[in-house]
Amino acid sequence: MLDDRKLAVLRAIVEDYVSTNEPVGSKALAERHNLKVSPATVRNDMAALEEEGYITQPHTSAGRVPTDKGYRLFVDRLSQVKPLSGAERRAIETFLAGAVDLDDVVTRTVRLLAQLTRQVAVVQYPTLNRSTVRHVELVPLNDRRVMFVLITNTGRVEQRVVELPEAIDDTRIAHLRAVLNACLDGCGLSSVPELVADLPERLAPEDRPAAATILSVLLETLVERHDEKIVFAGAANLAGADFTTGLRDVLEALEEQVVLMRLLGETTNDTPSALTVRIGSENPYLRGTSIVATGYGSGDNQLARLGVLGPTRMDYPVTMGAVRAVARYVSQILAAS
Amino acid sequence: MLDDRKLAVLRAIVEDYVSTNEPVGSKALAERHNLKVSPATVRNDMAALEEEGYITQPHTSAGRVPTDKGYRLFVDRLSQVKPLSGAERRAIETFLAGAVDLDDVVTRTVRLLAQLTRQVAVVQYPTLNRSTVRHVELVPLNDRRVMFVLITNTGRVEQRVVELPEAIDDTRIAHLRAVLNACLDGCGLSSVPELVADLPERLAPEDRPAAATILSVLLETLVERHDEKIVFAGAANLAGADFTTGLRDVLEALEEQVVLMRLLGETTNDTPSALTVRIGSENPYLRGTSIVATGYGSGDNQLARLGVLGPTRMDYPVTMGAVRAVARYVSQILAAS
DNA sequence: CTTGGCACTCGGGAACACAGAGTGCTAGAC
DNA sequence: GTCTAGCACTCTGTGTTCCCGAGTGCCAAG
Repeated sequence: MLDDRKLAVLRAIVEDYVSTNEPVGSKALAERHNLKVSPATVRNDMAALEEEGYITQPHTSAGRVPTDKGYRLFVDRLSQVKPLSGAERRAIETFLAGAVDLDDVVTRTVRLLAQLTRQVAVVQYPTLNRSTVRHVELVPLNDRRVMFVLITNTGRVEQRVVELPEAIDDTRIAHLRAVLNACLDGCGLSSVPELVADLPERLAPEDRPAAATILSVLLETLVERHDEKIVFAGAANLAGADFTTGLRDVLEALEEQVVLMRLLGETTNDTPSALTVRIGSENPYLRGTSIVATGYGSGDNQLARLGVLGPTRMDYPVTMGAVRAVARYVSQILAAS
Repeated sequence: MLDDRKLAVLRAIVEDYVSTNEPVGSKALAERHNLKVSPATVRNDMAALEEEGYITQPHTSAGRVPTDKGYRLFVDRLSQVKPLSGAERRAIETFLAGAVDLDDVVTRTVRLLAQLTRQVAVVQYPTLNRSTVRHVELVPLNDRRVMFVLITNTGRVEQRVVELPEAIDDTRIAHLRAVLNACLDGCGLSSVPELVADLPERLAPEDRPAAATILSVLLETLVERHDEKIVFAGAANLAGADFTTGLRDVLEALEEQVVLMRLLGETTNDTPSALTVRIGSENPYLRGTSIVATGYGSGDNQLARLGVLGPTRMDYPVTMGAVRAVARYVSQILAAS
């Protein structure tokens, strides 16, 4: 049904349309790419491609434009991820290397990716899921309040102020801290709930109410912050592009963590480090946009996802190259720290 | 030069233009507001106002539009800050009351303000400047690396990983921690540099290199993070409005911390809790936008600034009311925690 | 299967007219 | 002196028409 030449025509259409943003006609196609056939032949092929739903024409007697299905075929079979230039690689490396803490890594990453792709970049904070507890700290604020700080091996810090049910002095706080650390140090966050389940019973009776309160806050922190935080950058890059769905919708989605999360996609599939590309209507919300995303994290310990969001008419090979490269470098940085 | 009626005309022009987004003519003006004079009289007044530079006409034979100078006069003399409705007040209170930590307070505040004003809201994180040290924590990661955590009385937490020049064991870390805390606990951040100046000399010689490294990171943290962090929300509200300067420029400015900082204005003036309004060309960058901002913080301990950014054609009384109210509630929340 | 030719179809831009809103000015009324 | 009514004038925005050209689909010939 689709011989090699038809595929070549489709590829040419996608490439031309992406670079010119104008429907591409048979004549221009036959000229610019050396297809070695006449425009008429190209027209026949285009008619076939349109029949199959890979391309469409905005109005009669305009050139053709790829459909979502056309982009899909292009991404899956007709294109290769384009590696970055040496200069770009070095720029990434030096830019990310300057980060001082986890927040900084994430902020730099998202900006870098936005600048590199000239699209909107989205980065999910590393989830607590596979992290391990590095340290638990209890800081007495006054006799009824304690600040609870949880530090993980990924450099993430969570803090909460806990209101205690009754006054408690510093030595008992210190005792609690020691017990907590002895119990949790180095343990995976997902195993924390089991580990602390019987903790109050192992304490002196007078410490139990305070311990129970602190533990409930601890568990709450683990649940609530679970892969929730997402940041984006490069919204200015949206200004030029035109979306079928309004610009407003896109901006709203970007500020809605939940939607953004859904868009980035679940990392639970078999090969989380593979590039995911969702094109136009394949997206749950925001039909008019495409998303290129991938998991990142140190080694096989997959932590979270990052990617870019842009118009369906996007340079997929370049974008995929940038996303993949940035994900690798960030993973490297995180593994080192 | 400007009698009462001319001022009333100016006020009417601003109000009408803000609500309709169309140049307002003499006839409509005389009708809608009961000025009790004929359109011809209004026209004479408008001519005078234009002469003085308060209004202008986009083209001959279109209605008049306020100039920046016109808005300025309106804000300064012709309008009153509009208080919020009871329902709005309650909504603010309940929404902010649910915050669990400082991050959460800031995030909720910026979203609330964006929703309330239907503009872009901008909130600066409370500066470390007037905060005091609540606790310093050193967590050994391995024998050459320590995580350094600084907790302030405003609930802010700063952390850094420090590479030590030489291996150091846990007991020495604990000693350093105790010394640091004894030295700094409860002190204002601005006085930290003096307090730690001679600290290494008071330690055992073998601890000095490690201490010096940690202290340099501590000082660096204080300087770098100094009122740097700013967040915004409500970018989607820009989608409708049209700016003289492109939408792209506004979005770029929003992602540029430094520019945003300049726009929010310095809090160093005499009465930081007063509302600041910068209209159009009064802004350092971004000529086409207006900014309504104010300081917030607990009591006379001014912490940082927040505000909204929108088109010059903005409902100033309502916006100012919302900004003022939110600032007050946030201050209250921060004082309580 | 490919190619050249040809009639057909639209979209988009240029030219044009026109209605309507708004103004400035002048002369008269209070 | 101040306000009002009337009037001529000047625009912009819109709707209409027209035409060019790009691009197509189809057909017949190579």
